[in-house]
This record gives sequence, structure tokens and C-alpha cells, in this order.
Amino acid sequence: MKLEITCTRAQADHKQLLNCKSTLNSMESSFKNMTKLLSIAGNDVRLKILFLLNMEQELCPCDIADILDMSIPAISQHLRKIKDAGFIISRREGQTLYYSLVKSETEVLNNIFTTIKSSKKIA
Amino acid sequence: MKLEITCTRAQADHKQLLNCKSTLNSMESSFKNMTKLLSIAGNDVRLKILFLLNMEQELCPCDIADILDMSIPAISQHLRKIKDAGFIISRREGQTLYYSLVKSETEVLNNIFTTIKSSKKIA
DNA sequence: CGCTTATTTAAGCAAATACTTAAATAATAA
DNA sequence: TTATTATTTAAGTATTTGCTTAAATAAGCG
Repeated sequence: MKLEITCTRAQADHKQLLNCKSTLNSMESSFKNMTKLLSIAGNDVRLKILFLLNMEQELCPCDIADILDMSIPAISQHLRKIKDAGFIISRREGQTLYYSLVKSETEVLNNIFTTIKSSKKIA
Repeated sequence: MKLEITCTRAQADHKQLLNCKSTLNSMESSFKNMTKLLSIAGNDVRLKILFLLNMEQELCPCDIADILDMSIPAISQHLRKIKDAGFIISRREGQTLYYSLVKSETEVLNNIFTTIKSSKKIA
């Protein structure tokens, strides 16, 4: 951790800045994990996929493509990205793959889903 | 809203899919707003900036650049993006600009910050 | 086995991102 | 006014993203 302060502003509270640095430093892996989830969810299509899986328990790529009016490869590539991040899993039933949320990894999303649903009422 | 279902899978519950479509449709603006926030927060640097502003009330670009060990233009461009989205505001004090969170727009982040802080303890 | 269906994967590409460096503003102070 | 400091803006660029189309797997069925 670099400790030098380059800001020459007189008011700069160097102690405060150093404290911020070390706080963030101790949380590095936590930030990495959260950024992973938020960057996955910070896309309109993927947020809707996650929302749908939360609502319907499980869905296949074909269903999602239908609902979102998108091509199946486009959906498949989004699912792959979410799956690679560890937020969904798949189970096969014949030719069909069913995707579902890994609840333990997506608890933060519940609050987000609730907010989406409640702001719907207002707007 | 398109209502055609292209999936030929026998098990596909068309009624369920149509219901999903119309549900998402009624929430479109809500999803748009949430995606805006999550795409802003879904970047390591910006998530840290938001976290820092939550922790310290207000900071100038120079301080943030120091804390995150990044160039001032890089930070300034992130701040601009967050400000354009309406999640932070700035006030000037002489040459210095102080940025702070627009609390009413960033309530969802509180849960995220709490999660970051608590998973720090575990890990 | 071939044929259809469900899905993934790969290749290609336009658009968006996130930096860098250098130049432009803005405010203060000599 | 010129110089200094804080910040923004602009231009350039390498990387990433998110789609498209076409080809490759995988499973079920005649």
C-alpha cells in the first residue's frame, strides 16, 4: 500500500486519507466480489434474467429469449457470463437446460428486486 | 409488446411466458433506473468512490485520486459519469470541488455497502 | 443410423469503456 | 497581470462488451 499523499491542498486531512486507504485495502476482496455481482447485474438484459429466475425459480434459454424478445445465442452468452460468475446453475432435463439462481450468492439482489417492484407501483 | 411465442418445446407454459412478458413490460422504467445505478456501481473504481463518499460525507477529486492511487483526470471522468447519472452533486469551495452522495437516489447502495463491510469481517 | 430440437460456441464487428497525455477553465494570490 | 493550484475537457487508444450469423454439441426419436 502506497502511503504518499500528492495533494498539496492545505485542508487535506492526511490522516483521514491514509485511514481511507487502509480501510479500502482491508476490503479489497470484498469489493472485488461485489463489483463482480454488480457488473453482472448492471446490464439491462442480465438484470431481467436474474429477476425472472427469482420470480419463476427456473427457466430455459429458449423461454428467456422468448420473454425478452432476443436471439437464443445472445441469451445463451449472457447466461454463460452469469454462470461463470457463479450466480446461476443449470440442470439438464432431456434436451432442455434449466437455469436457476444460486441463492447464497445473490442475496444482495433481493433488495434490488424489491426496489424494482416497489418503484413500479409509484411510477 | 410482441406476444408470439417461438419456442416449440411442449412443456413451455405459454401463459407463464406471456405473464412474464407483461410483468417486465410494466416495470420497464424501473428496470432502466436500476440498471443505470448498477452499471455505475458495477465498476471497481466507481463503487469505491461511492463507498468513500458514503463513509466521509464529501471528498474532492484530488483526495479520491490520492486514496485510490489513480490519476486525477481518470477520477474526474468517473465523477462526471456518476454526476451525470444524478447520484452525486458537487459544491465549490474556492478552487476545490466537494462531491457528495444524493442520498435519495442511492438508497439501494446502503445494503450493498453493509454487505461489503460485513463480508470483510468473514474474509 | 439420420433428422429434428435445444443449446452452446466461435468468429466477426460496431459501439462502449477506461485509461493516458495534453490543453482548457476557474479561482486564488503575488 | 502572471503564476499557481484544482479541476475539467478533449483527443487518442487499447480493451471490453454485446450483438450477429454460422457452425458445433447434445439429446431424443423415427
